[in-house]
Amino acid sequence: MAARAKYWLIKSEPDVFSFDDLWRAKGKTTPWDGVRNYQARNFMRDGMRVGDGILYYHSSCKAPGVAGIARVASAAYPDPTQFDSRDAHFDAKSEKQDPRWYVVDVQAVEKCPQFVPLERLRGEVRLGDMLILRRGNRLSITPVTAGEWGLVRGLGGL
DNA sequence: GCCAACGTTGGC
DNA sequence: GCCAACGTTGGC
Repeated sequence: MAARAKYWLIKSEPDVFSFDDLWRAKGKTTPWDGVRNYQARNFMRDGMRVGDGILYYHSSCKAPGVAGIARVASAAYPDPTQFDSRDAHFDAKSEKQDPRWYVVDVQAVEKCPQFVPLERLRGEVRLGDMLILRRGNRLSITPVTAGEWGLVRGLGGL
């Protein structure tokens, strides 16, 4: 049986919520809400454990890349936004007794002294298998191997 | 703004 | 269960 992933990469649009936004909340935790993809949900609900490492990646922006390190700060719990009809992530088909969507809380740990641009990730041969680098990948949460974790941290100056 | 890739929806 | 249509993502 494959070992459980202990490292993850999460994507965020920095215009919406950047690593610096998370960094400023240091000490506090932030619910990673609004995820509406079943595969990503399964990673949160069934894979993530408190203390797991997170590469915080900026996507859909001028400078895509890894900006910092975060950690999983809670077990998965039902995403409250799915039940809020005024919220953009409201899901009328989700029932409280059987919630469809989950969140985990995340917390900033380290800011990369050097931002790691996507281009730099692509330039590293040993990161060739990283899911984020695969053509057409759109998953907002992906598992990362221990090797990839160490390499990316190194590229970020950590 | 473009467009390829992908997930979801809904008709049948 | 199939699959075309549609909406979204995300790099460029």
